[in-house]
Amino acid sequence: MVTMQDVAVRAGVTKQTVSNVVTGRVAVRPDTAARVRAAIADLGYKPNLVARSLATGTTMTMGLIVPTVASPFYSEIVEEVENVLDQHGYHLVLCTTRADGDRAKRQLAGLSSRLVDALLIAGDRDLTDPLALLPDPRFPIALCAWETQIPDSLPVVTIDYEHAGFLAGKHLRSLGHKRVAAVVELPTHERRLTGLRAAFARHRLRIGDDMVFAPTEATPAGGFAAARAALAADPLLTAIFASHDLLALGVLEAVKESGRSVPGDVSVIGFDDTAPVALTHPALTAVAIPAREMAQQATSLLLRAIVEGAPPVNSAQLLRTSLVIRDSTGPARQ
Amino acid sequence: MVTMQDVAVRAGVTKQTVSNVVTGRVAVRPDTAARVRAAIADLGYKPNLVARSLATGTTMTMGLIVPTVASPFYSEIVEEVENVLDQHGYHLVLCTTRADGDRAKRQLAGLSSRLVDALLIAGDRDLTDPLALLPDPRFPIALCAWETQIPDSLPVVTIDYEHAGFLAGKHLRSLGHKRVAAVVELPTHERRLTGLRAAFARHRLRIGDDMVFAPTEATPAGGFAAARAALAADPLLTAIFASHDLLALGVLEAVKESGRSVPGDVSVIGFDDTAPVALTHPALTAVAIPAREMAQQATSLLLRAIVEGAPPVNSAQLLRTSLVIRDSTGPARQ
DNA sequence: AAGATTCATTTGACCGGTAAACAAGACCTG
DNA sequence: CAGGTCTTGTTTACCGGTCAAATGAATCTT
Repeated sequence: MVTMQDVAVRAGVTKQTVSNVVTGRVAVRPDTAARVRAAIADLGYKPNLVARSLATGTTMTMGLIVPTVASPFYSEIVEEVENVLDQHGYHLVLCTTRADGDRAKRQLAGLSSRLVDALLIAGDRDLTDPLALLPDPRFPIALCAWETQIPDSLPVVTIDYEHAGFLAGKHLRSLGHKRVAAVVELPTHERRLTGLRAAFARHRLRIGDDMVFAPTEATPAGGFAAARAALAADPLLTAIFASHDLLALGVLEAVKESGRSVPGDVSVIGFDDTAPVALTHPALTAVAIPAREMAQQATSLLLRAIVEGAPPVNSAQLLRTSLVIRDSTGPARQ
Repeated sequence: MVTMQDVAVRAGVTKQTVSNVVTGRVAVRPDTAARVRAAIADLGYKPNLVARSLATGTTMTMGLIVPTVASPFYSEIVEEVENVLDQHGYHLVLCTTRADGDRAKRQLAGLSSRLVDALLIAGDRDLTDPLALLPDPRFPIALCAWETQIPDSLPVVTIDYEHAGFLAGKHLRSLGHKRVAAVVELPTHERRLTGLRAAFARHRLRIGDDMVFAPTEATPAGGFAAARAALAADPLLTAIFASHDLLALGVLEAVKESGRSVPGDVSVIGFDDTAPVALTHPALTAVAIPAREMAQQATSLLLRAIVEGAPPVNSAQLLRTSLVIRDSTGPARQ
């Protein structure tokens, strides 16, 4: 590996002068700079980022922890984070936890050892406890798309999940639905369910626990099986709420497979509004979660915290959610 | 930040002894080790990985460059790479290029500056040129899911894309299809098309350029539009080949929207066989690409190269592809 | 009991940069 | 022309670890 010293010798200057040319932090006389640049080109010198990191105490790298990237929701978040980082010359260290608490803990420990300048944790309940283990309170961390109780002392960019669930319920209620089932990943999506129930409670309607179905896996297949169980439990139900899009895809199929039409016989409403759901048949109505926006804001927040040297302000920032009404919901069959 | 020196003072030993305890490389007397460990716990010491990297010349980090993560194919690759890395205590630096050559070049430059110990590049044609710029020929790089001409001098784990396309064509031919259209992302998926055509050529059938439709975007929406165009161009076609799953999803919808049935009127065959396509209606027949396996092998290959200190052997490793026949293909309508 | 081994710890150099204080000459300025 | 300011580049120290060789004490030989 060719080092700065090699370049310096070749250009007949000191290491430091080379450093000045490379970083541009200190002025260097044009002809000297040219000599140095020539030497750099000749030798094919590339600064060693690790050495620079050690000297400056900053790695130009941010860590991101997500439960998985194999879901449209989180892959959108990853993309957006990487986008923002790239614009600022930062690199991304990605960790996925796969609903494995130990793994999550390990990741956290690894990243906090000054390998990254900041850490963004997206929607992973497994990490609530380990967060307390963090040695340095000044280390910038932020949470994104956080759903369960928000640890105070950490900034969060998320939405009001309960309200989002409420929006879904309100929509179904306004269409006259009374007998509905909910396919909900529990306990992760508890709040979405609470919101849904609240909307029905306003009209003195209850969604009993017997009409809540937890899928065995967070995939369309899981949603499919859960919806089938729901239809068996109450053949007369007129709507099914799915606590996230992937489940909704399966629900849609299960309803159709049972010979019922969507939305004629049964309305289906999803949650997240990721890209693929606009293309189902019928197109899925869903509560839209601004995933990219959340990711972008959380990332910017951390970048700001890094340059300012201060830990990010401990604030919860709630983004707006909205309902995207497409073709999978309609008036309740009488 | 508490350093090794701080721990050393507290435990009444030298920095080096602390290092020995932490790394376990050199034996330390049990009671001293205990004292050191106590000091570590008291002070909450965490080794500075950057400093360690500088000293050892190894970062325990691997770079991965993919075109995007917002596609089931690449997100599977990312997941699998991260899996393998995690098992070996490595971290993942993720870069996405978004079909942006400049960005790709920038990423490559950044990563090659000793920030990562090895680099895995998955299916990105934009990076063929910049690869030549790499300063150190001993730097471990491998390609994965590489489709276009394979740069010699670099190890590759991929499949025979032409053969995979051939499998699709053979299947359609065996079902009696003669008039077919291809929805192909070009020039990226040129080889898949070549293989498809080869299968038809065996029976003296040609798929003319007028029956090849390039989508404007690599999404279901793109596939939808392209398939619609195909059906307009030849209303009597009996099968459509899609060069990747996302397109196939759109193709499926377009065919159904036109009032035709799948596979009764038109067969649809996809490419990649990512998780979501097993759940379409009808379930999609597709050429299966072993994405996870490719990722796993390529990653292992690089990890081996790192520990052996030698650049990975320059070998092209071709994994087997297979056809997964589901319900979207059937005998050609007469 | 003196020399040879072993084990545990320490010493000093080094990884490849950056930061800040410092020196030397050119340029003002009164 | 003495003294101060600007430029430009050099010196010295440091970031926080690891490595290999050196030291010292304890144990084993014979």
